[in-house]
Amino acid sequence: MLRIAKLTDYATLLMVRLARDPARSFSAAQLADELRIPLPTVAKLLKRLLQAHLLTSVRGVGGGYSLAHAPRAISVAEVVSAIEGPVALTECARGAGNCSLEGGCAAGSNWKLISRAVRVALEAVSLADMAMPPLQSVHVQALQEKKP
Amino acid sequence: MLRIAKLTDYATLLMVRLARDPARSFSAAQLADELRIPLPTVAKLLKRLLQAHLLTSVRGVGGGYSLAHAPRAISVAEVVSAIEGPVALTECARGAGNCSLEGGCAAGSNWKLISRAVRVALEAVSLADMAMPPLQSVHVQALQEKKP
DNA sequence: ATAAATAGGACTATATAGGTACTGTTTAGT
DNA sequence: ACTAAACAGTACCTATATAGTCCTATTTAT
Ligand code: FES
Ligand code: FES
Repeated sequence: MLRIAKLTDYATLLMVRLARDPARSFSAAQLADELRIPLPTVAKLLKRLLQAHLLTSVRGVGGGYSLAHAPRAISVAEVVSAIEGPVALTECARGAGNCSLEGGCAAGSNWKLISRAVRVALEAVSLADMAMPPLQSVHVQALQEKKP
Repeated sequence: MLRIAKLTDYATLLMVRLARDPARSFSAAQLADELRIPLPTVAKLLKRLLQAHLLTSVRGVGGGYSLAHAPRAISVAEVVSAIEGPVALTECARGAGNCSLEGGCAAGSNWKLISRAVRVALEAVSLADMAMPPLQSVHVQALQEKKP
């Protein structure tokens, strides 16, 4: 399905929560408890987000996670990429040799462009936007009125 | 992953092929042979596309499939929807009760807007566009230059 | 009558996502 | 120094949904 993974959904919830208090530091247990997500899953996701350099961590007693950048500076696209890899709608849009029939296929290059459009849509929304619904970002507004 | 299903990829290939000769009628076997896709899979996809009213069929000897509308009038979004259901990035963006934590979640309504943006991006590209690479559609052009 | 072709559905095998567990490392407090 | 809190890394299992196949019925030109 053309749908983000459930884990990605969770990850954005985590990031949005952190974005509400960018100064504070949260432990994995705190977040799991507050958002009602199983702790092991939360821990796993936080690790992946850390490796993507979207979070900073402090170890030991009293440690925890916090955002690596300002909420405004982190896009939804980055969160999605961190969890499920680069946004590419088709196999062939990501690299060579992935798609079965690269030779005889006319649609390949077009899928690349469509993927880019989707990526841009996700890049246009920041965590700061997500933290305060309903979303009023001008970027997204613009994306709405594309249909003639 | 934020990726269309492989079957959807195949389906677009089929539709693009049909779009090149909108007048002609193709049998499932012809398409399978020409595109190098297993026949049973092709047959299955064509059935689904038919049920979505994107194709018309003629049974019996000499029968086959052809587009139900002009290539310009069928969007990629319609093909995607026919194969894998409506475009909704999150569970909750589709209907109520699907997402685990609708109550305490702030991001829900924003995901709906993002889904819409993606949907619009897919609606902006027609089969006629896909049939002639590289894609020069003004709609897609516009979607490219969203990033400031 | 026969063969070509679609219509519809049921079934299985497999890849992937989702979730869990275990072990190691760092650090604050006592 | 010792202990407990918390992150770091890895490896593994399981449930689910995708991809793919098969079978049977119906329609129609020759
Ligand atoms: S090369 Fe991948 S769909 Fe055409
Ligand atoms: S309600 Fe589904 S992600 Fe928030």
